[in-house]
Amino acid sequence: MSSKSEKTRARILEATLKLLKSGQPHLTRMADIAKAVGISRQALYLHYPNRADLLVAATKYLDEKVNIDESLAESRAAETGEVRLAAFIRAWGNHIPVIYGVGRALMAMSDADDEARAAWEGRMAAVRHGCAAAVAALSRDGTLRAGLSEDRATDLLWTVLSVRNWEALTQDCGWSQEDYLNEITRLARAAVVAGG
Amino acid sequence: MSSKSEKTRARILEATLKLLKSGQPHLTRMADIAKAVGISRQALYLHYPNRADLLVAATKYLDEKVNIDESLAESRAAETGEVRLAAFIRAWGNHIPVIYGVGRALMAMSDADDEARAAWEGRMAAVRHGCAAAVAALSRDGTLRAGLSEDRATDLLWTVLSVRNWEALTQDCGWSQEDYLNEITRLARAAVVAGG
DNA sequence: TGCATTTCTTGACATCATGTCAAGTTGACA
DNA sequence: TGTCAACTTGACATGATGTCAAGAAATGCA
Repeated sequence: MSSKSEKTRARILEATLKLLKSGQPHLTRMADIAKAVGISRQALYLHYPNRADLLVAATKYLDEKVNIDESLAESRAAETGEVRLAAFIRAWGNHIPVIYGVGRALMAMSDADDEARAAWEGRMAAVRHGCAAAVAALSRDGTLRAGLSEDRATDLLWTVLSVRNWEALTQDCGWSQEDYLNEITRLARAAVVAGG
Repeated sequence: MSSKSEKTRARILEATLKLLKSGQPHLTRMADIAKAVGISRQALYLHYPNRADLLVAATKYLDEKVNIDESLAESRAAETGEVRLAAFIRAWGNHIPVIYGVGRALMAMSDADDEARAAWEGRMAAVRHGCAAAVAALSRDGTLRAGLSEDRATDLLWTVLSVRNWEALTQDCGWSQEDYLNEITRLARAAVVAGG
């Protein structure tokens, strides 16, 4: 049903992501997006009831496009906890720059908008899930750092792998993605792996 | 000159800090602050031209009140780099909850307001300075992690000690301040200290 | 005490982004 | 040719920031 509507929605989401990728989130207003798509501002509201919904939809759209699950397959297939951790960090770490634009916008909205916050927290909960799985694998192998509960280790790993830390190192400090991955892997290992 | 004005300014800053400490930053509107002080919203603008200026003034006021320099004295007096690092982390780590309210507000404004961003970045630059000093002390002692330049080490330490990481662990994960300090110290050492 | 200056109040108004509402247009398709 | 979905135009409400003008009240000084 409504194939024209579907096409327009895709155009809206593409334009939204494009704007978010190259620009300040607060400069991606509803009017800016509409202009980029080539429709009226009001037409946007025919497809998405508000900005938060639009951003959330853009996030989901991006997920489907880049297929984060596929990137995580290697991580899940790993035999040892340490390999799983390394693969997870690499997959997630390389996913961050892809979602950074829309993530930044959602984070900025989170203070004021419950829906936006829920959406972003949901995504972060998924990352936490990945962290927990890696930690569980380490624990199973007996390579989890001594004196660290699985919950604590998950908290720590999740914090180390946060988008904010990626932002600090690559955006604020100017590190390359490769440098980020190497150092953050090292740091994550030091945080949760026995003798890491 | 104008002692009444001075007193009102102090009342404004006290009220601002109080509101920011216990509440969402975006719920600390100019009208909210005015109400808390017991003056009209417009009177606020007689003292501070805009919200960013007010928040910056509140930050400076807080600095004077808690005297962060004093807390850092122990760090500066340390003989070895490792002791200096530990003292710095403890001093700064305990300062974070104090400035968190106003920091959150400034961070939230940073996306849209240049002045707010400059103010927050300035404060973060000061922290970076402290990180750099600790790293320099380590380097002098020969206890800086092998293969890490001082700049790189400073970047890494600064990132580990970010307000966002404190927020993640204590606010999102529910860690106690003591747990935060212990783990973050451990993590920071692992990041920049040789054999740490 | 009286006068001037500073401080504050009230109320109206401009701006900017989000979001709503209503009425009309366009284009595809049956 | 008529219907329906998608879109347009334009007006309007809301909520926050910030401005402006005119007047009241407190303060300080002579």
